[in-house]
Amino acid sequence: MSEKRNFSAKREAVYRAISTLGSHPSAEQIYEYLKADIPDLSLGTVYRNLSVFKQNGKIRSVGVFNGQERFDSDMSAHSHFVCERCYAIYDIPFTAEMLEKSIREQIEREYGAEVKSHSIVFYGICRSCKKVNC
Amino acid sequence: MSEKRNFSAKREAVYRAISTLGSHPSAEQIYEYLKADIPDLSLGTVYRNLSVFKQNGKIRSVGVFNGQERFDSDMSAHSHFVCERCYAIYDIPFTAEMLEKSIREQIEREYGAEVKSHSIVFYGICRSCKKVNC
DNA sequence: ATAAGAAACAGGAATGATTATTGTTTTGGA
DNA sequence: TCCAAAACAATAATCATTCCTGTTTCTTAT
Repeated sequence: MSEKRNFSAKREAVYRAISTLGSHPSAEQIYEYLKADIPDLSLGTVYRNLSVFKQNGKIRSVGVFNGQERFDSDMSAHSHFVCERCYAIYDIPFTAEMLEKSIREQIEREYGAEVKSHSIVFYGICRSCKKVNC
Repeated sequence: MSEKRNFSAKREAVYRAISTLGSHPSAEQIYEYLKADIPDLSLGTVYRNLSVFKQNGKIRSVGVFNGQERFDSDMSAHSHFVCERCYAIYDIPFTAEMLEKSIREQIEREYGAEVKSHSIVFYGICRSCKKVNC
């Protein structure tokens, strides 16, 4: 009842493309993928809807790699592996609680990848911004 | 002995600026900071040297936030907290091994920040790229 | 059903961070 | 000192993303 409807077919197509593609696509990749079925789709529409979904908490950004922002519709707790060469992004079903024991070895064994480094970033509102209270 | 010398005063200035500033600066911020002392410094020189340092493993990228890449000269294992409002970046002296117990509460208590989410990303070379072996 | 207002859209221009290019200056070794 | 390589300034070019304008589609109340 309290669910707001998505009014637009194109908006829903953008959302579905992310999970269908499953490859943590960029805006451009989503656009290219959908253009086949929706010839009058515009890249601006993809960008606009991506930012709508981000604000809704329906998708999240995995980060910017090789100059392009990459998106994920899977909001469950999981990590990612980013290939530094081809910028493929793989889901890693590890959560923070499971990280303590030899993550690298596990990832390398299960994904055949060579982990060179990892980054842990927290997002939120810092102390000084909380003071401003806008 | 095997240490390669930095041939350029400007190159060294760029490196020192990152640790002096300590705020995980962007290329632009480094440039603005140095321009006072080095009026004939060019932004291109900052970018060029940043990529040299990245390849050398002397600095690392914390990520791209608000469209700008942010850099860190502290190569030791630690995490970061990114303010979603002002894009300040704070060092978090937690490593992966310490993550399992109530990270959020600890960060909130010690930094007065409100942690809304976190992201864990691994970097390396994926299985299919390793096959190509270039 | 339909008119009015709101939301969504396409197309294209604008922005802005980063990268590439070109010609010049500096550097360190022969 | 001289030469080749590295570094540089200045500026043009890229390219992902955002913004703008006018148009279309949707929603709701009449």
